[in-house]
Amino acid sequence: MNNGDKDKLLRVGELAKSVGKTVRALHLYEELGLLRPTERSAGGYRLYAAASVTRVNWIIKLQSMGFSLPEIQGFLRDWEEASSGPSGMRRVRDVFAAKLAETRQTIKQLQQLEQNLVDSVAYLETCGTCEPATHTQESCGCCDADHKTDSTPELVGGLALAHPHRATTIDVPVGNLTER
Amino acid sequence: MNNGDKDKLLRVGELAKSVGKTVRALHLYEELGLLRPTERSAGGYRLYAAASVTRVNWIIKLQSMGFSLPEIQGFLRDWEEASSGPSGMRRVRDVFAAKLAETRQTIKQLQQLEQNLVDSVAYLETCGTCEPATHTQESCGCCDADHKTDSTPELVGGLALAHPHRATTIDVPVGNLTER
DNA sequence: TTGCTCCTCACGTCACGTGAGGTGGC
DNA sequence: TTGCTCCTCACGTCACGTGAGGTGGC
Repeated sequence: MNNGDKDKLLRVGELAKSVGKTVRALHLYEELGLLRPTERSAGGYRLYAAASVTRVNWIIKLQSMGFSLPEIQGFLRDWEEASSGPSGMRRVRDVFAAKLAETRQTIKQLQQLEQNLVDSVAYLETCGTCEPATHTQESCGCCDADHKTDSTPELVGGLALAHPHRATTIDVPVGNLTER
Repeated sequence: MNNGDKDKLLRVGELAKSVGKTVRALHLYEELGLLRPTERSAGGYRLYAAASVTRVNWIIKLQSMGFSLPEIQGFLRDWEEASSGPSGMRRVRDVFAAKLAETRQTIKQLQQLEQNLVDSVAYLETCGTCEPATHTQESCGCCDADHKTDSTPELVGGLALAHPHRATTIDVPVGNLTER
């Protein structure tokens, strides 16, 4: 059962390379109880079976779904503590269903952002041909060039406000300002 | 110019409430040079003009686009250092165009994930009616129930691997393992 | 012995959260 | 004086990154 083919065990660096994570990340997963080497060599080297690759990829998948590592911990705990297979599966299903709704929300938000960016880029394209090409940024906020659109996109409009918040040149030491 | 209507200035808590950020966050933006109160009261209270609301909302917008606060710093620097309005606009456009491509990538990934979740949830639905309802989780990985699909979804398959990595019960002190 | 990989601390980063202990302002 | 808001440290969180100083293994 636990004899033979030890030559197939991976060292942490090899495991890291094959899943695209750093050694540090794998150490972290171990600290959190998410991953565990099958064995340690005489010198203390971590040695992993091939299944660990699948395991880490599964962790990565959950992370990409927006689960934090502590959440993944709880997820495993839930699963292991479930009284039976079907009841465990129900809990897992609920978590996934919730994440599905969340994901759809996120997609919608990103699509809004996408449109926002498209508009902003289109608006900024028209600045490229602006004459006189040497006019200052301050005048950009309120230019009267034809930008082929009615309203300034929010993302561009914010830039005009950049200045009121800056220091004049260098912070002037307090006092001596009202030199009468 | 800078007289009158002081009663319109906001305290930091009011500003925070109106943009949906915490006071701590606004302090941080100030530390990073992204925000600055118009004035301080005699007692040291930060006082903001109404434009700060627009300003913070703009920061939030950039954050939601995936810019980090240090990136937003650089963004402002770029803009302010640009030799002219049109050249500044060109730089901004390039950054936005890059972010647009990134956003589209992200959307695609999330849509893949969405499909993944839909499949997994559908698969798990079929577990609800599984009989015998008391069988253990270990047998879930390799059950022969009809899940109406050929392959086990990756998100579900990973669960079966949960166990090989767990401690047996309590960590056994080293040695004494090979009791011959 | 050299070179590569590994080991365990332990501090740094990012965008805040969360008190601690003290004070302004009505 | 009470209550609310504010102030400045300063440490905690999350998922690692990045050395420091030391050792295994071929």
